[in-house]
Amino acid sequence: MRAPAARRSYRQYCAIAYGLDFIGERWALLIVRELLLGPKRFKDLFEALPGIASNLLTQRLRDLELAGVVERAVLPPPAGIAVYKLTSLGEELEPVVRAISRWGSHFVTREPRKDESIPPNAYMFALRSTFRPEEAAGLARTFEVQLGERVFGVHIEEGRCTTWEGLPDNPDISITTDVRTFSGLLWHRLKPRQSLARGKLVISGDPADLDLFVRVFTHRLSAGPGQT
Amino acid sequence: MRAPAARRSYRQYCAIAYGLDFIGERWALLIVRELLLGPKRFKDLFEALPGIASNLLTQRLRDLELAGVVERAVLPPPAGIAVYKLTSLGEELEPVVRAISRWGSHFVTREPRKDESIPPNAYMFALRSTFRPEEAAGLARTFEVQLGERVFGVHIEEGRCTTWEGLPDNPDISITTDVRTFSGLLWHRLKPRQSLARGKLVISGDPADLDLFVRVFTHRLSAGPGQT
DNA sequence: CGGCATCCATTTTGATACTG
DNA sequence: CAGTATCAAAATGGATGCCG
Repeated sequence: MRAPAARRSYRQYCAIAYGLDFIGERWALLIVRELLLGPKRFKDLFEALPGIASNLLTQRLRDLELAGVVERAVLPPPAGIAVYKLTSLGEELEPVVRAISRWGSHFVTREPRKDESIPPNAYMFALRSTFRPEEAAGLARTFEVQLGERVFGVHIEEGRCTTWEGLPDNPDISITTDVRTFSGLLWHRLKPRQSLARGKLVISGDPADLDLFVRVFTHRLSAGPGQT
Repeated sequence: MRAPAARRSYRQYCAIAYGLDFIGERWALLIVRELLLGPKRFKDLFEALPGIASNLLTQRLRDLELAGVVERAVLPPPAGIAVYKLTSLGEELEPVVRAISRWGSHFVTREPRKDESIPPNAYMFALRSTFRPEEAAGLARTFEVQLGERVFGVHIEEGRCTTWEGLPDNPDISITTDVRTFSGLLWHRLKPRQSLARGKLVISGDPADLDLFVRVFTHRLSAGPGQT
């Protein structure tokens, strides 16, 4: 951690302005969104953020590193690769990203446009916000979600929900589909049993667990201006 | 409300990216911060945001208006002046601003620098986050806070807190001070009775209500990564 | 004045090419 | 793969001008 990005600070003695000095620059919070699902390599970040220039990604990662939000780490052998991960200060940005996600969901009112990318991580992260503890009361489940090439883990237990990118241990059910279908399920555009029947979605496990997943994670439409 | 600022969108089908398309541009959330305390004229906004160019403020207000976050209004006579105010969609940004404020408070660890402005609205807004309902249980109070030229109202009742810029009705106590002292009180750098004794702060009302104010609104240091 | 619009120097960004 | 280097386009900031 160090003084605000001297490059271009708002120069206001105010927690909001200070925060924005660090994570208000273009792309910064989308990088954080990606890292909230776990450590990522440069390449993964680059591909998850179509439109960013590689030099700009480099610069943002440097800025965030200097800010104490991100750090470089080397995964234990045999992986042994260098990755970027959030520090604990960076993890504390989760409420910020969730609040923006909740507000931004007002604008998710139509099908994706052709020129838009559909970032899987965004959906897996959104699950943390749309999770309804009351629907999952007393239940413990681990889900494996395969979206295209990528695998995610979702675990719910005791009214809590964690999500991450990577293989889960002993999932109760594995759900394989494409991001469009997955997004459709979460936004009420598609129904799980229909998608199953149409082959847009494949599961290994109990279909009732798929229904549970959708029930627990589907978006509340026209949600009020509450917290989170 | 309309499609994301076509000018420069992230083009991701994702609530976070959509949100940032609207309020991720430089200055946008600081404008929202100002308006969260009530309608403001162009001039008030311009003066509250030192460093912004007037044309850029114009453009941001246009963008926010097109986004459905801000609208122009004319105050009822005799004022009859044109102001900018938040729409209900704009009001819903309060959790976003609060989350950033909470995170950014990690960096408020020193005295203000000479080149920093100290925006009164930021502190009055912060009260909404630092408010501790448990300390105010069963109490109802209205405070008038005079910071330099500006007057603010703070009302607490039934575990709720509202703040605004402007004269409150029948305040229980009026607190007059400068922004530095006020900030010092909220951040534990100063004690209310000492500031009173030193003449940095003047009240009309019961000094016990000043103590109450500080107890109810003072910042929790090293707060965990909780919600809000 | 208040509320912008215009002009212009400086930064930032985006796109592409290149390197260890 | 993980970045640098380069360069054109766009955004920003500062000053100044206009107009009721």
